[in-house]
Amino acid sequence: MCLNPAERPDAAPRSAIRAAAEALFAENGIDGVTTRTLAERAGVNTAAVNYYFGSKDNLALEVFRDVARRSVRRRLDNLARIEARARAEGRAADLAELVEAFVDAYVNEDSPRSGLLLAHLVLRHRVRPTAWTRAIVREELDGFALRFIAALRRAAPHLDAREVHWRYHLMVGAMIMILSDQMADGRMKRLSEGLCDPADRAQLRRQLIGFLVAAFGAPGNGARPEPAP
Amino acid sequence: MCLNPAERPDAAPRSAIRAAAEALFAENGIDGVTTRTLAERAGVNTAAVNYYFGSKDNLALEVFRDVARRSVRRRLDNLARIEARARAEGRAADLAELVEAFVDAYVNEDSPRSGLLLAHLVLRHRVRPTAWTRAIVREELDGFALRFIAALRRAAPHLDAREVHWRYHLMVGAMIMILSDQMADGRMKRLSEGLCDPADRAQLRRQLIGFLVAAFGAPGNGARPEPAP
DNA sequence: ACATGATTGAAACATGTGTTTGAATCCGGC
DNA sequence: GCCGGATTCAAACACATGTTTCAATCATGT
Repeated sequence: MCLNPAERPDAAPRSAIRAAAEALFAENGIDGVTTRTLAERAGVNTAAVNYYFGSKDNLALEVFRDVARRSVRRRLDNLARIEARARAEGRAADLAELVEAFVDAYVNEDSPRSGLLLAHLVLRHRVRPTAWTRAIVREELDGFALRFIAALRRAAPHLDAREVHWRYHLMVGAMIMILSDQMADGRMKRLSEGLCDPADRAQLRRQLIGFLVAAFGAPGNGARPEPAP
Repeated sequence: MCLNPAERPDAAPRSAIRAAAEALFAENGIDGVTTRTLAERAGVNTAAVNYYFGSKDNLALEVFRDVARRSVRRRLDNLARIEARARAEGRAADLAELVEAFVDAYVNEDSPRSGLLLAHLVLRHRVRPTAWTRAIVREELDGFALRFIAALRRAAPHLDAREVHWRYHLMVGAMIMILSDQMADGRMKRLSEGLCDPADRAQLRRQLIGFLVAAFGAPGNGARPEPAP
């Protein structure tokens, strides 16, 4: 009756597989998860993954596309709220508000996994770009990035377009890497002898925001060549 | 006569393989290179890789350990020079000098590939930590990181140890990610419609340094909880 | 209760890829 | 000139892992 099981989001094994995939991808990365361990964790047969999702790549696409959408949605909401409030007060949104709105989608207590997953997606796309990572980046993330960069430009009139672009990407980089620190071997915690821990969300948030707001506040240097010292 | 070909750094095929590995790893990432394509590029038989290096992992270890050592060496030299000059002038090294010394090892015209390779190593360690990436990070990079953090602490007396640690890792993250942008699909160039290009080393250097120096210059907020808005 | 299509399960299949093999070849020293 | 180890080569091997098969089972509508 139902010809395509891939289009039945209500099927129980289907959501079991998705849940297991989300958990395992966050724990071990995409390449650290085999269809067999995935099926075992979901309590289904190995073939079920392909039966319900077509392929492992397709499953990853679906999981990560969802994560990307949730994150973008949350950041767009934050952005809209901030701009509405600023407009109501007859001013432009300021940098601190914007940076906080951006960071919030990665670092929030509600779904601590989604930040990790999103970070993993972006890193994975850098290390080993594939058709499905590229699709998510272009279809889900690029549009938001441009929208956010436009907001940043209004909030940072001391910078030209070029500089805002650079700093946006530097911001994303700093955030992704600090988030992914805990994915590997917890380098920061180890080097700081326990002083700094990215799993401490409040600390992470405070440090990130302080760092980034100051970085965006730096005066621009235009396209002029580096001045002699 | 020579029992272990793995310890003959002078053998011609050996260095051909190493050179090919360095080039291909920078172009396609470690996982994007098979022993077969590697051997083909080096003009040797497939078995030669294992004959001279034991295993692909061993080859990667050797290549990336070298890259890490070169980079650390260069940064330690920069650091020593800066601190000597500052001492001669009866002052402490300042943040701008230190940041520039750090960035320089990734972004220098002499060996444009080593920055890419180092970035790839770190990213790969985040996405898929393995014994050999961990070995390099711990044995080659951690010591330098602590040394550099100590220098930063002297240059930034307005920050406590915790904040310097955080910012060091945020700095590394921003740099690694901006460098790796060109490895994947050149996202920054695409989104900025050609305005920003990380392959433009002078621009990259200028933007990175401006961003990071300002970020380090931000006042610390201690360990106090976030002040109410 | 039956028929029919959806789902499950164990096993096999396909393939990419690191690695090893064993014979052939090269090369230096006696 | 020949011997022995070092090197090269094509081929085979090993094996992890994504995917497919096909029969067994389940569920549902009549």
